[in-house]
Amino acid sequence: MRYPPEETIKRHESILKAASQMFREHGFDGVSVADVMKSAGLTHGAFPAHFASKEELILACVERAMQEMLARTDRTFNSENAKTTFFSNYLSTQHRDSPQRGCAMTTLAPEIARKSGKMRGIFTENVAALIDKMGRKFFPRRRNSRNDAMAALSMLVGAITLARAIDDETLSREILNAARLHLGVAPETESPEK
Amino acid sequence: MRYPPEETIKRHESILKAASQMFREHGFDGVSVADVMKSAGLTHGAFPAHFASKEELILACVERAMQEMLARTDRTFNSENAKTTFFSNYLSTQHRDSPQRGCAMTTLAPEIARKSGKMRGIFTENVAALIDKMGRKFFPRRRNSRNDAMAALSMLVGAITLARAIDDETLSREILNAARLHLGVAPETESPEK
DNA sequence: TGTACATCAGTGAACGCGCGTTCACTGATGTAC
DNA sequence: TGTACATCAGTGAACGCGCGTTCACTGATGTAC
Repeated sequence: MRYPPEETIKRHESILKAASQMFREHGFDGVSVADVMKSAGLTHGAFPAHFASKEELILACVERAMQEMLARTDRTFNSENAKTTFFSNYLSTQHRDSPQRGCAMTTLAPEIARKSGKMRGIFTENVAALIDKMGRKFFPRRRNSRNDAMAALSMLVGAITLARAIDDETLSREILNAARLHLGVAPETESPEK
Repeated sequence: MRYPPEETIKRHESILKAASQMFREHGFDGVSVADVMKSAGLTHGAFPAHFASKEELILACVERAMQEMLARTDRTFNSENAKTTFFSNYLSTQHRDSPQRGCAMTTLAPEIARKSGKMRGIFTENVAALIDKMGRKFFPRRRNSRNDAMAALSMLVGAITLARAIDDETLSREILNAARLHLGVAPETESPEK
């Protein structure tokens, strides 16, 4: 039957949100369209009314997740605090343990690298924007702030990637703290304030 | 029919080699058992004679690829050269463009993070060994050489991950060169000597 | 050294299963007059 | 304002397809005597 348009928009939103989280947690191939629709409280048959294909859904999710990421660099205004806060949040055990709410670059970049044109284009645009923003906000006084931003971003992505794959809590924390140290952020305390 | 044992060993080896390369290029889900067997010059029906399951094959591939990685740190003896050579090779466009022969951490870590116990255990052991080796060989005079090794490894993995997913050759090279700069390696020349 | 039999890596057909996608159908909402 | 009809997001069954795995069968190799 037909539904009021605001209901439809709301459901479209909740499909996108569920998919965005599930893809980050389980990868593109680890989540079926039926899984996503079920998680959004619907059946798989309603899917084509919202997205043309799974590929289109993935595209929308990557774009959304990357823009969430960009938005996070705006949380704090003071330049020095902004950097420390951003790096500290990124290199936290909380971020490591919550891929579904975390950075899409870490969880999905290798899969995106294997996808074709359009997907990589959207990813590229957003990474470029993030590097620009990080350079301007986090390293405003440096000669080549872009270089600093790119090196820092690489370390963030690599550290979380390794920390997540590793099975040893001590080594995993050591890696996060090594990256924190090199980026000028204090080590994470054993029991965070919460 | 039955085959001479040395033939069987040779074929087992070529299955493993083909799989190891294909998984790195296309991911675990992007390669079927039939694909691997075909690439090794056999039909899929012969698979169970070599590996109990696809999961077991993946396990063997991860172990093999990680140990290749470890072996690469041994190529040069002089400590300073070893570090520069290793970092330079890792952060090269050649490595970026050859995932099938490259570092398994970059291509497979996010997928490994989603796998269960045994797989992550093997990965962890090998990453730990790599960090130890890098610390001892590459940063022998530093106070906390483990930290340096972990931070450097994070940057290597993150830089290649991003450089591969990005669709823009200029930005991709910029990222590799930013990481090179921060690790004390000269930028890659436009047209390498070959 | 021969002979009879067991072994086992191959082949190719077949298995069940989950996937993305399609489709006939439903019925409240929106639109035309 | 009412009435007739079009619209379209839902449901659940069904589609073809590729996957990992299994299996009857083959025949050269290895083993027992």
